[in-house]
Amino acid sequence: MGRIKGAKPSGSVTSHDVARLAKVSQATVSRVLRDDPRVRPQTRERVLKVLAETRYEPNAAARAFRAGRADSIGVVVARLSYQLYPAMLEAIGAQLARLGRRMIVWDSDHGGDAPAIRAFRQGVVDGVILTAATAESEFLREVNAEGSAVVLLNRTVADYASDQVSSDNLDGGRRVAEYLVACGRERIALIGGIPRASTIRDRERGFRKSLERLDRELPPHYYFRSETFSHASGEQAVTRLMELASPPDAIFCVNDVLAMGAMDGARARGARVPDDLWIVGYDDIEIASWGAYDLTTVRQPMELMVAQAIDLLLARIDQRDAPVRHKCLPNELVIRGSTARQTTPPSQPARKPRP
Amino acid sequence: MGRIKGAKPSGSVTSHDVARLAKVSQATVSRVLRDDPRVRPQTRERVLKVLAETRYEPNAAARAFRAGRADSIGVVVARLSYQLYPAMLEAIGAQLARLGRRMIVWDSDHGGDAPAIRAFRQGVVDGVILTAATAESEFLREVNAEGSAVVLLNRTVADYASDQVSSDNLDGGRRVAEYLVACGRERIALIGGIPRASTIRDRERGFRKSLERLDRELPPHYYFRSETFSHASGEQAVTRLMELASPPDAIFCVNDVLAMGAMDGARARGARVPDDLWIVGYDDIEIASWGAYDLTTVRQPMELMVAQAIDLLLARIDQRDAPVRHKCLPNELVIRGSTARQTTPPSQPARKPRP
DNA sequence: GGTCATTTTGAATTCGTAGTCATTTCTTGT
DNA sequence: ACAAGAAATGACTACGAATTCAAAATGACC
Repeated sequence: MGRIKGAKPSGSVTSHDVARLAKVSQATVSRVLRDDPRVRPQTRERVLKVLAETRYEPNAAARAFRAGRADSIGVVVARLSYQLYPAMLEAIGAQLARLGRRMIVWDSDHGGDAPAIRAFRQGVVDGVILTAATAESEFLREVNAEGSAVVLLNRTVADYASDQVSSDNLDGGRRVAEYLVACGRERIALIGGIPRASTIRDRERGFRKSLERLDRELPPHYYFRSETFSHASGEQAVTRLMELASPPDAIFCVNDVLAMGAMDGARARGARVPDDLWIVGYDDIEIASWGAYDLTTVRQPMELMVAQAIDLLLARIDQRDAPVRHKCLPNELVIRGSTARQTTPPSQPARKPRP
Repeated sequence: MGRIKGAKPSGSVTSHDVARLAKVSQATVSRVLRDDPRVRPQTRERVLKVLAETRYEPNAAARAFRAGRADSIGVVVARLSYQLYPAMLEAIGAQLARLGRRMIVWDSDHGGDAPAIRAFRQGVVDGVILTAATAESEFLREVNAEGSAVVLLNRTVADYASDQVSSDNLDGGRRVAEYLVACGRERIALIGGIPRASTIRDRERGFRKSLERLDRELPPHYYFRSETFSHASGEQAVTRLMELASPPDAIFCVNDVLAMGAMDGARARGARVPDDLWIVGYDDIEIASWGAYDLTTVRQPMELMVAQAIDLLLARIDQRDAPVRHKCLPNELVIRGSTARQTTPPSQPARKPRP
């Protein structure tokens, strides 16, 4: 019981239906729904009763149409196979849900930014969080042209007029370099990646610059550029490095999966970590703490980054022409068993990188 | 240039604007947009030109309102930290994108099914894929009452009138049991979980039944019920099992993360895998193939399951009162280095489980 | 050149909600 | 008891796209 006879298929009860049943006008129903104080308690009561009985739900399309807002936020992600991104997505989803916003997700691996562009321009979403932007992104060009509500999360792209939130990847690279040198590592190698993403570029740059500042060199044969950021790629890279006449005694990998690949590859060739080889990753994905890897890595303040990104985005939705803001949050070096068996790690925060 | 003067903020060009500029009626613009053949090529040309110049995009809310469809599908996921689920989400997203549908994601860890219920009833989504349903789910009760467009993916809940797609978890459990027994394992243990999810329940049940059929026993002290399905939980479980006077020589873990935890825990206590202890997981998440674990596990036909789930859902959206369908797809045992160093594995498909 | 059929176009309408504005009902003070 | 003001309510409308139905334009044919 409690169902209304004659309701249209799929139970589409409208505010008019409710009004009729409660013997009030549709306007009054609308007022009750929106908690307008200008309704007599007695009337409100009656309407609420019918609302409950009919299990009325407002038509979202009509409401969005009328209000000009979708109450949805678009999120463009990439490579959900890399644990960092699901974690980020989870955080975004949780925080948006808390704010009463829905989350529409696009995977930039399947269609790039284009669907998100269109969705935004069609009003499907009120704003977009881009977690996978690169400088070549088509979306970013659009964004730059119009005054769209977009925030880049975990990416920075200079010259683009959108809000951006990232952690200090330059500084993260620096920390790793200083840590390895301070612990007496002699032959330090780097497994990097194609520099499309700003994160990767900055980590490498920060690492290199810091080595230079410490009068160390990163010889070309100690640098491997991975194409795919995959486990296999890390294995391949470490294999090359270990074939060298003088193999490295420490490797910084620009993300954790590369590091794990490198570790598995090194072990497969008989090397012990950390006795023979130190390995450092980046991101501190969940697996990094597991026994098999126990990986020293750099952790980004994910929840905070997400919170700030959402803050910026909602503010921009409210005010499209506000000045553009860039946020850059500090990282943390997490020292685990893949390094540091021989030397005591130095006190953490050395000096600031030059501005 | 190319921007239309006087257009409302955020470039909201309407079909009326386009009509005015192209000197046709709004109806004609609508016809061009929907590729109605009843437009003279010359007129169509003119309208298309203006559409391009104004960079018109239809208002999604108005369109959804009029059409009564949202062109969005809701997906309820849980525990994105477990790699299987991001992989599933990625597959769902890719396939939906190919079909021109958007994907709205809810995390059942933050709010359960309730937001998805409401979204469906408000017409925000045309249908919902539930990947994290349990028998206690509030949504399922709703679904059972109305004739909602919902499909359960990777879950089965008897007595509920919704379409369901899963793989044969009973049979997966059976395969593992038969494999371990055929390979001569003597003391076989099981690390299971709280039986809220049908998948876990079926894996355990299939495993137990198969052991019984082979005249083996699963003594209570060889069974550990994990609460959280976490790595730590696997470690804890294996620690208990290895403290036994007669520790097991093979452990089946109902998912891969438990198995990895068990493996790390076993190794931490000095056991070698597979020499001292075999470990089998379930799901074949990406990490399972990595060198550190090289885990024998059961693989589900994920892409296929997703495809079928979407098929069922779209069919149901078209026809709400069609008979309910349940699909159950076959699994595959993937044998890797965490087992099978000593014995040759038996020919794979033994016999079918009794119907 | 006129008639009829066909093609093409436009005016008007619909969808459900949330506003505006006008009207009715209630309350208060005298 | 009545007026004036306040409170509560209802009639009406807009939003943008798609559709219906009617009207206009075009084409074919004799």
